[in-house]
Order: sequence, then C-alpha cells, then structure tokens
Amino acid sequence: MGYDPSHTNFLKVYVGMPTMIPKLKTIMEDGITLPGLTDENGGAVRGSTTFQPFECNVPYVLRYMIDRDVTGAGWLSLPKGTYKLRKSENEKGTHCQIEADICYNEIIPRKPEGEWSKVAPLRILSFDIECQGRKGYFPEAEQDPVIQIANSLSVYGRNTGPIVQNVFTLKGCLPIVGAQVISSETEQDMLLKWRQFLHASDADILTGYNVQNFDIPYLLDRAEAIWGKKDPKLRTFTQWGRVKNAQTKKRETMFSSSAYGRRNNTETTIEGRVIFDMLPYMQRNHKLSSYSLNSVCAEFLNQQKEDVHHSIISDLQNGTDADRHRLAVYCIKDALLPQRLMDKLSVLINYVEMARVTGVPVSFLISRGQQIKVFSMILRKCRDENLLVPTLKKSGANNDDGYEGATVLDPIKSYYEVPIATLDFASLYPSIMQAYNLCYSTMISAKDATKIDPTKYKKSENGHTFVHSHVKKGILPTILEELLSARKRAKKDMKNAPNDFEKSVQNGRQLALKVSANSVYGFTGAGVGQLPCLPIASSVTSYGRFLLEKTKAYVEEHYTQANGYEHNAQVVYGDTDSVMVKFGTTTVADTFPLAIEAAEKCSAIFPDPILLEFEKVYYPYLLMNKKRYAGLMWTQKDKYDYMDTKGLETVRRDNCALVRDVIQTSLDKIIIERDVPGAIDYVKSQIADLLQNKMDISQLVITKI
DNA sequence: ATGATCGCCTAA
DNA sequence: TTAGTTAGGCGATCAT
Ligand SMILES: Nc1ccn([C@H]2C[C@H](O)[C@@H](COP(=O)(O)OP(=O)(O)OP(=O)(O)O)O2)c(=O)n1
Repeated sequence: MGYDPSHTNFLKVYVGMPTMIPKLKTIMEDGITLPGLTDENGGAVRGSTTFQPFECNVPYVLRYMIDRDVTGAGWLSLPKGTYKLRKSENEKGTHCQIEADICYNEIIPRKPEGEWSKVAPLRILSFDIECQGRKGYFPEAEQDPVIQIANSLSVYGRNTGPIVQNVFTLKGCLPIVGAQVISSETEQDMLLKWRQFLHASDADILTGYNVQNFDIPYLLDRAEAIWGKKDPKLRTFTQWGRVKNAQTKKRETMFSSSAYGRRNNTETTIEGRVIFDMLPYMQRNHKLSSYSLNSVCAEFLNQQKEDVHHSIISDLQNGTDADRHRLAVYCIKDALLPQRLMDKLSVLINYVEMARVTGVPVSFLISRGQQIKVFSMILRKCRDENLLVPTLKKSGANNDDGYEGATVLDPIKSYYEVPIATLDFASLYPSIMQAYNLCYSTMISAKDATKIDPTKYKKSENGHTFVHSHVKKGILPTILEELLSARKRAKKDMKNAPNDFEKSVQNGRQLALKVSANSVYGFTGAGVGQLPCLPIASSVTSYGRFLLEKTKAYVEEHYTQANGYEHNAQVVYGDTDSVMVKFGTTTVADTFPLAIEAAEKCSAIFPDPILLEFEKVYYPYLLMNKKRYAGLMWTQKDKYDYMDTKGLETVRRDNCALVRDVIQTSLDKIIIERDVPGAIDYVKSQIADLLQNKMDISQLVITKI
C-alpha cells in the first residue's frame, strides 16, 4: 500500500479540551461542586469565559501511519466548543495558538482481530552505519567518514524475513550472498544513494540499535560537515520523510524519571516515519547487566555476532575489496539483528496494544513516561463525560513532604522448613480505587459532605470523602477497568502460551499493563505532574494499610486451635498487599485447602472488586529481612515450580559475580538440597580461596554504567 | 567507635 | 507541558 503524502499535510479539525477553564461543570445536586476538578484544589482559572469557537489547522496529526491506521492515537479531533485563542505577533504576522490540552486519542474502529497487519503492512527498516576512525562521536572530523550503511527492510506481519537486504559501501566490496552491495567512490555519493533508498523503501518504522542517539545524528551531522550548511545537496540529503521538502530535524532532549533513570537523548523528527530504537526499548523493558547488541542477542536470540574491533576497522576500510567485504558482512548482521529482536519479542504488537489502551502514539511509549499515558486516558474519558480538566499552575515546591505509603510487616526471620502460604491481593491499589470510587471527580470537601445524605458518600481511612459510584462513577475507576481487562487478556494469553519464550513475552506485556494501572494511582500522587491530588493517593495507601492489617488479623484470629484447627496460624511476614502465613501444616498438600479457604473468606469481607488470592506456597522458606527472602515456590501440590528470590544479592545488579555466584550456590544448597551444613562448608571454602588469592580477578569486577 | 545520611537498587 | 508512588536493605561516607 502506498502512502499518500497529502495526509501528512494539514488537516482541518476542531481542537478542544481547553486547559483554561472558565467554570467546571457542576454535577452534584445541592449545588455542590467537585473540588477535585476545580480551582479550589489548586486548579488555575485563567482567561475569560467567552471565546468564539473556531477551526484551526493542525500539522502532524497524521504524521505516523502506524497511529493513523493501527493505533488510532495521534489524532487531535475534538468536539466543537468554546476555546481560548492565544495570539502572538512576530515579523511574519499574527500567530495563533490554542490553549488546549491535546486529546491524542480518538479511537478509530478497529479492524477484526489479527487483520490489522494486513490493513497496514508496516514496513520496517532496520539499519546500521559503520564509521572509520576513532571510537566515539566525531562527525566533523576529516578522518572519520561514514564508510558503510547496511539496511534490512521487512514487512511486519509477514513471516518472510527481510524483503530487501543491502549495504552501501565507500569504495569497492566483494559481493555478498543474500545482500545487494552498492558501492560508491565518495562519501557524498553514498549518502545520497542511501537517502534515495530510504525513500524507495518508504519505511513506516526506522529501527536499529542506538540509531536514535548515534547513527541518525551522525548521518545528519556528517552530512552537514561534508557539504556545509549552505549546499543544496545537504537540503536534499536531509529530506528523509514523507512530506515533500520537509527537512529532518534533530534536537537534544533530557528525560529523567526514577524508573528509567536520567537520559540525554537526541530526538529526530522524520515526517511520516517513526524512529523506534531497540536499545532504549531494551533498557526500559528488560533488566540486564549489559545492553550491548551482542549480549542482548545472546540472551534473546541465542545468537552471537562476530565482533570486529574498532581499532582494525580503519585498516579493513583501507585494505582490499575482500577486507571491506568482511566489514560489510558484520555491518549487515548488525542491521538485521534489531529487526529480529523486534519480531521475536513481539514488540510492535504489544506496543500497539498499549498505544490503543492508553491513547498515546507509539513513539511516546519509548520517548515519554507513565504520566502522559494516564493523562491521555483521563482526557479521553473526560471528553466523553463532558468534564473539563484544569491546568494547574506551575506548582513550585508543591508538596514537599510526601505522604504515607504501604505497611511492611515485621518479618519473623527464620529458615522455615514447613510450608508458608502466600495470600496476595489482586491489583490492590487499582481495585481499591474501584471499590471505593476514588477519583478527582468523586471527591468532596468535608464541609460539603455535611450537606448531603450520608448514604451517598464514604470517608476514607485517612479522612477524605468520596461519593459512591451510584451517585457518580469516577473517571479513574473507569479507566482502571479498561486497563485491568486488557491485563486480564494478557494474562490469559500468557497462560496459553505455547512455549516458555512466548510465555515470558506475554508476561512482559501483562506486567507493562499492570504498571500502567498502578501508575494511575502514582499519577495522583506525583507532586510534579499535570494533576496531582494527594488526598486520592494517600487515601489509596491508607485503605491498603487497613486491608493488610485486617487480613493479618482475620487469619490469625480465625485459624486457631480454639476454632478447631490443628494449629494456630501465624503471619510471619507481609508487604503492602501480601501476607505469608504459617498454618502449622507440614506438607504442601495440607496447606493448599487452608490457604484457599482463607483467601475466599477474606475476600468475602471486603467490597468488590477487592480480591485476596492464594497464589503460592513457599517450602522451604528463608526469610532474611524485610524485602529479602528466598523460597521454593509451589503453585501446585505435587511439584515445585522454581526457587523464588526477592531482594537478595543474586537479583541485584550492583554486586560482583563472585558474590552472586556464592550466594546462588549456597541458596541452592539450603533451599533445594536442604543441606545447610553443606552450604556453610561451601562458603567457608570459597572464603579460603579468596583469601589465598585463588580467585579469578574477573569474578570481582563490579560493572557500573 | 558510632550513629546519621547518601547512593544504589529492589519490593511492592 | 520531561519526570507514576513509598518503603526499605546495605555498604560507603560523613559528622561527631
Ligand atoms: N510498580 C508498582 C508495583 C506495585 N505498586 C503498588 C500498587 C499495587 O497494587 C501494590 C501491590 O503490588 P503487587 O506487585 O503485588 O502487584 P498488584 O497487586 O498490583 O498486581 P498482582 O498482585 O495482581 O500481580 O503495590 C505500585 O504502586 N507500583
């Protein structure tokens, strides 16, 4: 399917969902407004109340075909309404801008399941460049030219592998089996030929490994260096997109979040093509000790790549056609691998789902964080319900001292050689928000509460008041319903996965949706954010603390000898939403029925959809400290699943290999073989070896970023 | 010597 | 319009 560039030009839409809000809709009887959405709670009411409706031209709406045809996100279409227009003057004339929150997410009807890839056969171009000279980023230097560009073009949803593989080389190169070799005598010629190929390939998605921060900017900077800013050839070269005459532009951005860390990125805009770099994808979605393409491929593709050390690249380039052939083979491999990773890990399918559920363009899923997703969902729902979302004032030093979080029960540290059952709330915080209808749109002030019928609201554990869902169902609970049902689908797919690898892919998908659901709660507690509302966040955690305490008390009071059970149950540990219970039973089989019953009985005393689940038994169980334990995990009566380790050195990445290995081996001895003396002997012998310098130094290396 | 604080990473 | 949340262990470093 060809791409019609006219779609990328300006599209006429109404833009809405203003952030400058004259007055919030009053939805309660008795004239009570909902402070969660008014200026009372920090919302800024700015601007006048009367503005004319108008139309405007919005560029970039259809920038990405993947969002136009597949996710439906990326639209700015909003209902006709009254919005504020901000005018500014400059030498070119009057410039108009709408003061509006962009609703990214008009959902387009989805094609039947499984057919979308036929509807939009996305073309993926994976590429890699090779530079001569020093390792590093020196595009201006004479001696550091781009010497090769390898490409692999494939069509998503067709399991045919790459439909085109080629390599552009500077100077001659021997033919390569399965790939086209296009040689140039000058770097300029090579770059222009590559740019021509890019257009011919008409890729929807550009991928590679670290292309975002290296290959793409290097090509652009290099082009500028060899042609100079003024040369029309530079203008030609940088037209990579689908809009005629549009230059590819890059800019430096900074992104820092506690989850993803601090990152400096180069963001490049190519009209009509999404840059989807596999390196940041890997860093965000997989916890690894090394993110080199080599180790990632070893892990996920069971494939090693031949490495050409950068110090000999120059010699090879200056050598014969056969030498350059060796380089090219290596380069092609590097271009192919990211695309294969993408395929194997179902990256696009999973990200398209996430984009659809949350209503943000796919590109945001790599370049932005959780806030934009939640905000986008809020805007979407609010638009449906005719609610307005305020723009809060830039809150300088807002809520300095945070709020109280979850309880972690004091562990009774021990090595338990009896079964310990784990009872766990399913999606605790999201289900709390649903059960108690916690939302911006349902919160009322204490003063207002006195004015209405007490059957209509409930005070949370820490004193904030929310109306019941029969009065007004909250926005956030509705959003959570959707997220959790998406997660349920993912969990089902995980259960039905044909093999372990597919299972782990589905597990990643399921976990990503879980994090997004938990981020709805996190969003309300994010002091630096678009719409913080600490009363909601702290109510959620206070309910959580309450539920955990109740559960512990119920189990310990109910499962007693006085009530006719063989032993008194004891909660030995618990964290946020789980309790570890020693029922006093000695076999896994005896523990199951008790645990199942306990979970059911507890669930019954809590409102829907709060659900306490019996998930697993640990037997044996080594409880070291808060957030540090290990145990053999049983989800079925007859055989254990694997050893589950939490918080111990073996699952941390800030240790040297020796520490990890020694602890892993001793844990194996203690928990699987149940040989404590053996473990002690082993550790002693290892220490002796260490003190006598018998250890390999590589075992002691701590790798830091 | 010893307790407070910081950096890092993880559990939830 | 950059950035979900709190709790908490453990080793290193600082302040006394
Ligand atoms: N990244 C996370 C993980 C957890 N939590 C909070 C909200 C969760 O509801 C609660 C319990 O976390 P769990 O890891 O047990 O996960 P859930 O209960 O949400 O899901 P499930 O137990 O169904 O896997 O802790 C959070 O805010 N952010």
